[in-house]
Amino acid sequence: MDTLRILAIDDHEMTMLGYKFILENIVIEDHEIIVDTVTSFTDGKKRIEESVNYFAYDIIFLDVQLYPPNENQPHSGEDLGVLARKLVPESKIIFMSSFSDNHRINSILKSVDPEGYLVKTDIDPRSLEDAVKAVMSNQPYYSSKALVAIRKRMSSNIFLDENDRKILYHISIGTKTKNLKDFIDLSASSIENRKRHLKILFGTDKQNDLALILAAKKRGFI
Amino acid sequence: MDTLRILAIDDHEMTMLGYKFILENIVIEDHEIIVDTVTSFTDGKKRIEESVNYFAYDIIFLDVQLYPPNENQPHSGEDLGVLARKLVPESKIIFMSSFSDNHRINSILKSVDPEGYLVKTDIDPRSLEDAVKAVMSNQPYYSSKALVAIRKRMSSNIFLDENDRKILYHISIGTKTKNLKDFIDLSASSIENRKRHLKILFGTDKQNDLALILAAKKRGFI
DNA sequence: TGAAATCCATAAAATAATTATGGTTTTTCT
DNA sequence: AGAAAAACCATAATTATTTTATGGATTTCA
Repeated sequence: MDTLRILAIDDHEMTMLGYKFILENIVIEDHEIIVDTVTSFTDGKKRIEESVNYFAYDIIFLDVQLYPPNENQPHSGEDLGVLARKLVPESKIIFMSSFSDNHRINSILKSVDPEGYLVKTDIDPRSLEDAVKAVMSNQPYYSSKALVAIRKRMSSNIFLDENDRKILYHISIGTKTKNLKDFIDLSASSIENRKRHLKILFGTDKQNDLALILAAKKRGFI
Repeated sequence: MDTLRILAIDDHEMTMLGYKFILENIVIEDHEIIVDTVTSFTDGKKRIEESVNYFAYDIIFLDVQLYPPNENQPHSGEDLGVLARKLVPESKIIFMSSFSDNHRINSILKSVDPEGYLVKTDIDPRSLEDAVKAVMSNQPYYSSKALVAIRKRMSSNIFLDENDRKILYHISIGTKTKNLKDFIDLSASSIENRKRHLKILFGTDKQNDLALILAAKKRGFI
């Protein structure tokens, strides 16, 4: 009788309980499943760090957005993912995010390369069980909304470097063009050029920024 | 009682029969499933073209390699896929390939962007049924070996253009460096430069070509 | 309307890629 | 082992691309 140890990190107490209940009731032959739950970034960090000296979790479930108490800007589960990868590479990582934010998914698939990615609206007992069973047999598992985002990216032959992505991201959150140079290590002129170039790439030349952002979103880049 | 029409194109008579049997026995509420099978590139092409004027298939299953009778070089299912996309965009396309040839998968995901991709060793009644049900509810379906290839690509931040890919491909099939210029529209000198550059990208500088190819394969580029 | 922001065109400067050439090292084959 | 072939490396001229600054035209919006 083996033990399957799962760590789940999500800042919503209630959803956490739900996950714990479902996960612990998954039946895997000859396996007992133990789920440790943690509801904050700092606790999660601590648990992961401790696990290095003690035992590596088989699976770590990670919420993408973690609001630390008394602060209003979320700590990112992505950072925890990167940390976990470094400290306990043998643990499988499964991300959960509330919406299918393409930019986030793409970024996490690059920075952490998790074994699983679940968009929360896709999560139900069945998909959780499938995810656990898949990653435990060394297969990746992506929920269907995550797959849609992945498909968009794979079918595109537009390549954007870090600067292009930053430009798109900042425009999408409303940063003004003239302030873009404060976030991106390029001259205002270059940024303009790149913007123009991006509009051509996405087929929205001679149109405004909104059109560009919509096209980029549609193609899964934001 | 609706009808779900499936066209399956595979040049192996026997596997074709197996698919037909399995597919026709899938139970979808209030649906009758009809599977037309075709065992050659030319017949497949004909069927797709005819379907334009008659009715669009709901799903087209496509084998990647189709050996036309009396010829020894295979016609590519990829071409059929591109054709089908153009002629009958409303038909869902599911590819089947015998091995997880990363280069092929990547290429097809770009050129056809199929709703499904199955590596043959992953195929069984269950996965076929899952694939059909997924694509019919507008969700992409990739079998686990296909997902492994996709994951590799998504987690990499190496970008290779067409020439780089051609170079890698030709080296991998044994083309000599000095002959590369016959296949790639670049000077021998540039090809050398790119090769050197590729080796640096893949962390195999100062090593031989085999090391480069292995690294590129490992990362899903070939 | 008038100020702010964006968009556009041009040209110089900087950077990167391509190409040709010639030499060195490694591999291959007999 | 030894010669021929192929692969590898370094250099420099050419070409292409990107960055940057500047100044003016156009759009936005309060």
